[in-house]
Amino acid sequence: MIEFKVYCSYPQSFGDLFPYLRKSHYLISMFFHFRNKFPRLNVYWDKYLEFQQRLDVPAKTILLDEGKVSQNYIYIEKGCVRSYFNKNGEDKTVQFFFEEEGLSSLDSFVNNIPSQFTIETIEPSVIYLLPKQYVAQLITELSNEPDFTQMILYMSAQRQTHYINEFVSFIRDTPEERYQHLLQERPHIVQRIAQHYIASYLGVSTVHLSRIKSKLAKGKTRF
Amino acid sequence: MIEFKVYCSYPQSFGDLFPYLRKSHYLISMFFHFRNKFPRLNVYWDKYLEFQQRLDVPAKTILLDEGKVSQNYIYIEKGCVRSYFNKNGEDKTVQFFFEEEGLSSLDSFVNNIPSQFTIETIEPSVIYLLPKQYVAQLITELSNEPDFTQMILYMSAQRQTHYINEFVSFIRDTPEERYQHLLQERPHIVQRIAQHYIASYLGVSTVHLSRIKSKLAKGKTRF
DNA sequence: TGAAGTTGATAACATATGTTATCGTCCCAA
DNA sequence: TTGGGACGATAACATATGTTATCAACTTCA
Repeated sequence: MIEFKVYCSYPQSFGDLFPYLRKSHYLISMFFHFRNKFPRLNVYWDKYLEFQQRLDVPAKTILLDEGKVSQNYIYIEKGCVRSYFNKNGEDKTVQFFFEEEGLSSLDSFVNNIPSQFTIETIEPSVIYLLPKQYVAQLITELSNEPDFTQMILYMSAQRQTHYINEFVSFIRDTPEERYQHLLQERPHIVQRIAQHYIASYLGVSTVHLSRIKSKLAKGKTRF
Repeated sequence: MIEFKVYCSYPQSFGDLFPYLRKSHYLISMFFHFRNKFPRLNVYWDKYLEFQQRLDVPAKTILLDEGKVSQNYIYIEKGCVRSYFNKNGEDKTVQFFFEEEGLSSLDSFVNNIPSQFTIETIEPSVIYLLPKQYVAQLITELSNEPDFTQMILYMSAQRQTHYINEFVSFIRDTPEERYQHLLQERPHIVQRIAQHYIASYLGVSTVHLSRIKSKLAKGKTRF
């Protein structure tokens, strides 16, 4: 994919670039995210289990509020979570997360800035929260892992590809096409998630998603 | 920002993850992109100058065709370039690049797969191309640079933030708002680039961009 | 220098999508 | 058990945006 120009000032030396915590958080958030992709790293997970807060919460529980600074990495043991932001009083869903997935509001978590997104459960869920300070410890241990750099690169590349594809899909595809892709590629989302959340994720009103479904249903009916 | 689940199979061992070239290309593409942010690295650039092909080309010269595999890293000495893809016969501009910026169709360059994008000049330009094999050499030398990992992390985080912001902007903002942001934050683009390319970048027709401009002009007029 | 192409504005109309309102179904908690 | 709320379908209308066509100003270049 295409590379983007970065419109930011840049530091004069590398040494100042990554205060310890910043580096740590960025890495660890990737680590947790990919935990299930790299089973060999599960020993680290188990070791830090005791520092995690276990939450057993109902649907619509807010785990991070838009505007607040993210203090925990979030891991989903059971249930389902979405991230969204508010635009003119309306929810815009950015993504869904399910069992065995980790997430954070990355920019907020890494850079200690207010989160652009709210994170909330959309099913009764079991959640683990790992506070930043332990994340920092964990990353220190991880740096001793062989192939650490390669792991990071792999994660970065994967992430970037995912973002780019979401971005391009919004530019390229109509809402109807986006819904069909969702049906084909991630049917578990359509099956499991309430339709108004799907509509919000696709970027259309609930009414319009209803129209799309109705149109597709007609197209399929053959006599 | 939010982290995305990666829907891909995963390798059993790290050792197999990064064939030499893949790793190299990913890194080097970031390196060139950030060259101007890290002047200290310019010695590497100068050293590899001799392996680069210099092109002095007119506007509308295609540097990489959608569907072809990217073979070169592209650096712009003078002029202006855009990346786009074709949807139902229509151009969708993804990004603009200017003097002293480097780019590639990253996914294609790194993974040796067909490019999703076409890259073409939109002004008469002076371009340098660095073939993959030299990119591989360069990255080897770069690995000896102190703070190499931190540099990579910094680049990754910056890139990801940029992609996310572009993505969110499409979800959140109307075309009119997107145009106003462009005017405020990157006015050089609006000044320099023909309006139909801007319209394509904003995701609207040329006619509608004209309407937007006309509406904003009326709003500004005060007697 | 003149003809052809490029760019941008605007009008008229077509289509896509949003908004509001209504209704039926289902589910859960008092 | 039942009543309110959440969810989804649909209709009617409003708005945003696309499409096509036309015209004028401006390049480009033979």
